[in-house]
Amino acid sequence: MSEQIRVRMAPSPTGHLHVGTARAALFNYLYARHYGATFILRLEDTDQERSRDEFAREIVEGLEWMGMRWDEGPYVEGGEWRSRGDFGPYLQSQRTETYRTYLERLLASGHAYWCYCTKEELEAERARQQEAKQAPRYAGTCRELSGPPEGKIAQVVRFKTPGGDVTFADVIRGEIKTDAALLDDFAIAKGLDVPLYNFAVVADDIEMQITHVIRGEDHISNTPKQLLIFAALGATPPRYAHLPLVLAADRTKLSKRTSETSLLAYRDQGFLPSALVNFFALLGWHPAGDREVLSPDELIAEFTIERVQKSGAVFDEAKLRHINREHIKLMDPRDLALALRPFFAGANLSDEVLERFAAAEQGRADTLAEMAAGAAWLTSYELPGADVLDRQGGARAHLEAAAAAAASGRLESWIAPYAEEHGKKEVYWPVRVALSGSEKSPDPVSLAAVLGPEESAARLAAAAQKLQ
RNA sequence: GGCCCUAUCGUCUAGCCCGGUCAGGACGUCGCCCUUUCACGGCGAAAACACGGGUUCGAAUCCCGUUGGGGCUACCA
Repeated sequence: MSEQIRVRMAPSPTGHLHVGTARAALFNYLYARHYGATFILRLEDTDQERSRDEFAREIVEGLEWMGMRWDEGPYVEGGEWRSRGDFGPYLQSQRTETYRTYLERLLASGHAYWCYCTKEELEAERARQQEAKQAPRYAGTCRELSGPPEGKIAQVVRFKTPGGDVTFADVIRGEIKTDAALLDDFAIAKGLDVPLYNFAVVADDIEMQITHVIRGEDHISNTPKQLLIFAALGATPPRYAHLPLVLAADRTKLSKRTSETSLLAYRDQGFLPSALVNFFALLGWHPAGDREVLSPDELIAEFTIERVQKSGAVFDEAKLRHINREHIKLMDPRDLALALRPFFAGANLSDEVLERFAAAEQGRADTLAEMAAGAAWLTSYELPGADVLDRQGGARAHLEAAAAAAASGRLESWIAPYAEEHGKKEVYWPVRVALSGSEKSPDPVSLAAVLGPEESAARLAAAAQKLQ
């Protein structure tokens, strides 16, 4: 029997759920579901200063909204934090016991030591090195100390980085080699109960039996440090796969500066979760064939780590919009109506009308918000002026005839032959404009189908009246 | 600066591992068609192997170098 594959997503609740975080989570999710692995969510909230509960909730909300269900980890139910899985707690702030144990082991075995240098001393040293155009690094002052120097108190725990090369086989990039001599004796904790990132990650990946770490390329330089800690702890490290970064249009790392980075902001703009999932998957990965519009299930079936790209991918909103439109087209009108509801918050439309609207408008706009924005004819109709209505002449008679046809629900079968006889432009224009109140709109038959016979006839009759 | 990653149309990419198709698809752009408006849709066009050396009968594919781009360089993650 082969080992159970376990992957994890480990975001830090120090800001809004970033689209880059969501995409990295997605690759873990796709990998997990494709290979039948366990998908774990772990919240890395060791930084007490920056971590906030509201951000943690946003992460959970966003990942759930995207449709990613994690097998283990924290979640929110009825406003309360809950947890599922046997390797918890899954919040690093609740795992201090574990870190303390590992830290003590490292200290006892001589793989780590207390550093008594103050922040000020370190900063001064760094400034001096930079001045001298040297690489800023820790001088190793406290490395061989056996006890605290006179009048000094312990500041941080440092890892005693050994010499030699650290090599690992990245699943996506192949062999990556680092000269450990270039690595500092980096800090791994601010105190026995205050672990720092590189150390906490390793302790947790060991404890949670993580087998594959799939994360952004920006973590490549952390990997050798983590590998060294695994070795010092006598543990077998997981396999690593470093994803290409998501880039802004100027090819720099995606940031608030250059683009909208909040996942939930895209939801609020009317992007479908399935479309975002599809789009994110295409950022650094591509299926074997030419098809690009895929459902989450199809993505899971198609996904393999071998097809993940090595170089960064630019986040192209135009493509996102296109994929969103395609996903809107594919939706069942009933589901679309449900998704549309929040965008018609103040409109007081019945489910029936909204569903007919969804069916008629599918594919005419890129986002749900834009569909709603283009629905003024439904939600805030205003009778157009006579000049707009009667642009081709003779509109009154046509409108009266149309009103009669609409009243008996026969507008659709009536209009084509009637227009054939009286002139297409002369008929279609006033009928459509009267129905929509706008110069730009869907065709009159679609409009009437959504409006229903009663409303259609009323609008048509009122327009005819106006031309009197 | 140092270390690391990376390089096919403007963008996402197929092809590369196992050298030999007019270098394929999609988005975007442009044009034409459809059409009662706006969209949708249909058809078509322009558009790329970063550069320089090798290896080879033959290189986008293999090797070396150059250049470009990016990431990391914390008592953040």
